[in-house]
Amino acid sequence: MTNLVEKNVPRPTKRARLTEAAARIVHQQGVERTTISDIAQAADVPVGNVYYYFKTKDDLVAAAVSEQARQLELLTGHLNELPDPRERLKALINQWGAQGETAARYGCPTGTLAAELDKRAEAGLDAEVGNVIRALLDWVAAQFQELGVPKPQDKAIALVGAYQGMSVLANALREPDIMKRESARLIQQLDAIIADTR
Amino acid sequence: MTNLVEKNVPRPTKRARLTEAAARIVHQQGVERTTISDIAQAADVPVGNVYYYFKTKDDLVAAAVSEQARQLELLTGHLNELPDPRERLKALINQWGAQGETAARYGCPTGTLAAELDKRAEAGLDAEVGNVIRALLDWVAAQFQELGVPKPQDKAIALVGAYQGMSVLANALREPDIMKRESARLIQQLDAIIADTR
DNA sequence: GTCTATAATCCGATAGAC
DNA sequence: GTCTATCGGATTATAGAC
Repeated sequence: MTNLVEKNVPRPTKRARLTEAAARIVHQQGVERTTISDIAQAADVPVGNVYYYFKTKDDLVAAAVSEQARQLELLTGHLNELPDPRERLKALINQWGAQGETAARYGCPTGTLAAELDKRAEAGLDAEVGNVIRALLDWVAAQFQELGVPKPQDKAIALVGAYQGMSVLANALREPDIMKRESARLIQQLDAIIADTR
Repeated sequence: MTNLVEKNVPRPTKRARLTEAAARIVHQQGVERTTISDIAQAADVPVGNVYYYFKTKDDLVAAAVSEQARQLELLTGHLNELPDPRERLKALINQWGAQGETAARYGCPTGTLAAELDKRAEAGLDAEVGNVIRALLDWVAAQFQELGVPKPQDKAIALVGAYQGMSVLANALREPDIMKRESARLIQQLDAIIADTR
């Protein structure tokens, strides 16, 4: 992870704009089809100037990954304010259902990025996306743990896996409804699991 | 779909080799990172000669998609020889578990290809991969239907979705075990669904 | 039908003026 | 710090000899 802020030097706005644009455009177009110029345009930064903030294209992709990590932390931080882990999980699933249109068009941001980076021979970036997914899995497992559900980690894999799977199908078939129907089913399944442990 | 075989003209071996190589290399490297030269080398065909068989790179990608459709037909054709739809579904799931190493390294061939093609602006190829996934969904739904399970299409989406999801996770985390554990769980779940309807 | 040489293009990256 | 002009490499595609 790069050191973004030196002592007493305010974080430049352009870097933040480029990071946000990188995450958005890469989600929509994929890593390989996205050019530096695409991201520069979206961030309203002159093309050549990008290299002042990011030495290589891979640095920009790394920024997109860390942006996803940041957004996940924001989400879980928000969910943690709910008192009941059961409500936290339901809110997460509802969030997935609400993102249906985007997922049907471009897939899950993290899942599709991981799929693309994992096809590279060089290691590095793929591991970082893996960590984002692992963070989500760990958070979900912690909720199951708190609920006293047996095998919380396996339950987390099943739940997050179901989300990734419905994203792939909704995307491949271009059917946003799949996200809604499947997330409704996941909530029912969640209730069944919890009822089972009591 | 291109007309591969004209009357009395035997199918050239090179085209078949290129098609197979396209499917394999694209699965491993992704569409964008795969060059014509990569495929030509893998098929042992001189680079410039490729254009005699496929006018553009997209034609080669289309060939990779149709190769996947062909392999799916081979698989379901084989599974259809089993008398019991329950056994057919179990054999399918076991097949998924057996592919664990490959899925952990490169993801599901169809799922990752769909994710990549769906990020393109132009329509065409993405719809064709969508049809491959739809064919799998339809076959699975037909098995559930034959078993008298309620809402067979929803059950098919849940099952195929679970497979896509576990492929994404196994790939992102580089853990082949996920494929084995999850496919074992899916078989248990299948038994529960069938027991439920009797 | 097969293959080589090369044209045309695109894109990541740099040099250097301001 | 900001921006323009441009280089160099990679890759798709074609022209044309065999």
